Amino acid sequence: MNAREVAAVLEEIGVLLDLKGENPFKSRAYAAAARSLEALEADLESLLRKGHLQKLPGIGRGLAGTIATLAATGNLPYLEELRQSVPEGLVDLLEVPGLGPKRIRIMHEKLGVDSPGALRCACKQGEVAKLSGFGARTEEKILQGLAQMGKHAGNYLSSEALALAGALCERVRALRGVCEVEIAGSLRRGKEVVKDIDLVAAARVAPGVIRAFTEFPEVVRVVGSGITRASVVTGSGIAVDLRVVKPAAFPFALMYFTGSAEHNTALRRRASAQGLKLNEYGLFKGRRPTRCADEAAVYRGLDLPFILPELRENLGELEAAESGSLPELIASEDVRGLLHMHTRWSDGEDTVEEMARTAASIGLSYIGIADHSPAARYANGLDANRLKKQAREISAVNRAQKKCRVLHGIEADILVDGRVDVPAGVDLDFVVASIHSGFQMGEKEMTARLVRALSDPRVSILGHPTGRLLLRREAYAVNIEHVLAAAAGHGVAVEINANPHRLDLDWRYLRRARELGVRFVISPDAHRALDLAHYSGGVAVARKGWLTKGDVLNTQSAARLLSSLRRPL
DNA sequence: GCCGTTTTCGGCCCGACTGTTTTCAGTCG
Repeated sequence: MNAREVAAVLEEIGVLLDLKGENPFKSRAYAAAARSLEALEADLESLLRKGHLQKLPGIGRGLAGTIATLAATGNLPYLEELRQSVPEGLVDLLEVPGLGPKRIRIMHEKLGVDSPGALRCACKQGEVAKLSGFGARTEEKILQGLAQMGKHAGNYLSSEALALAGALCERVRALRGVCEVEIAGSLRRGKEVVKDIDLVAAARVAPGVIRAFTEFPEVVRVVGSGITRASVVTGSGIAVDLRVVKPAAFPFALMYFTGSAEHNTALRRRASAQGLKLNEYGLFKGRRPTRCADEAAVYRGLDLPFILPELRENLGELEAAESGSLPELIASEDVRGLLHMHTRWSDGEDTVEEMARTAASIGLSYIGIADHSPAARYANGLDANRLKKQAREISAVNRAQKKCRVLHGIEADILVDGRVDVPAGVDLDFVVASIHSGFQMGEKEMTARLVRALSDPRVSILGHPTGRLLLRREAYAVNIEHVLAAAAGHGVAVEINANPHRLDLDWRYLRRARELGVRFVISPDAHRALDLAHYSGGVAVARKGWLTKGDVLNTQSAARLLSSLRRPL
């Protein structure tokens, strides 16, 4: 097993221990070790060989043994035992809002509840309300939670959430007594996909603000509301949290509610080590609060430079901040061009000319058209004949306008036998080789197919496997490693999909890519010119991934890169 | 189960909110 797979097992053990009602610190230890492994940059195998496993934070003698067993054999008797003793359905119940391991265990022991279905039955029969510590309100909330599980379990695109969050901010700002209001949470951290919206406001008197907020027209349901905080659900289904603090506490609250939880925990630990205490109300030395005008001042108080929200994941940013090596991040305005556009020639919705015009209007100096190859019949893929016609159209667009150079490529399927579906006899600027169904096959077959495909000298960019499956991290994780390794051996670039649905690229992969000398290209996989409006989501991906300004290509260097990647036939 | 320059035992981030209680446990972020 590799580090990520081992981490998943440790994570599962932690959850099972919770459900069994074991020492919560023990389960937390497993979760912490899993996180430590996930953040691992070095190779797990070499770490094991050198016996350096226990140097990782949160991994002691016991877990080092467990990890070694897992890495070597791929299974663990302890895990099997745990799985035997905890019904599978209990894990699903953790998804119900308001239910944690303790209550789930009580309902399992007293009522035999072992799945969401069984829980629904027990609630409807009024059994849950009879349990001590439970009541009618709790039962009702569980039923609501169960209903919501299916309905609003979804994630939301950051672009969607941002629009709503902005509108709500304006409303809050207009309320009496409000001095400041900001978007916090994962949305501020630039995540591509968010589960909810967090807003933080500063006001001298909070209750009036909270009440007004719960009465906004966007609000369809008030989940909870207190003196300083309210949680609501909006018409679009997105949950919104508002916290109101006193003006002096605003920077601390903004920082606290921006998170991530892991970043916060690390900061508080750091504060504690310096004899300070940090919470959402301030930074304290004993009982004395430290004055901070903004977030940067709070970081200064902890002897750190300001850390951009996009980096606050406790994946090495504190260490980077300490050693003065924080990366300079890409902003929207840094992006010069994007590759991999679809047009009406295959399954896109706009013409080449429209794509170019929109791209130019948002300041891009080049785009790459890459419609589907013939094998993608479902998407009206282009054969040699149509590709030649498309080439003439692109030339015409390039002659008619000089603002945005249009490059001509193709998104070619990697076929089951590993051949790349590029029609012969057409001169193309680049080829994106794309795996469309790579998830069902095993690791070995996948690698073989990739290696075969990449030995085709026409391939310049390796596209990511597309589709809903990419949202499942584990499937994606296996693939990105293969993709990088394969790309390294063949001098091709790897595509970073700018469509926020598509990718959750982690900075350690970018580091790995650097080590391997693999270049990335940013690509929106856009089907409509308007989709370009969403490309800030792509930049967010890049930012989270710590792409730096050096990774941005201008038109000349993009063309140079593409031609250098394309070896002579 | 991890961790330690006041500790090898006894801590483990912390505060708000909710619903159940009559002082608190569970959950969430």
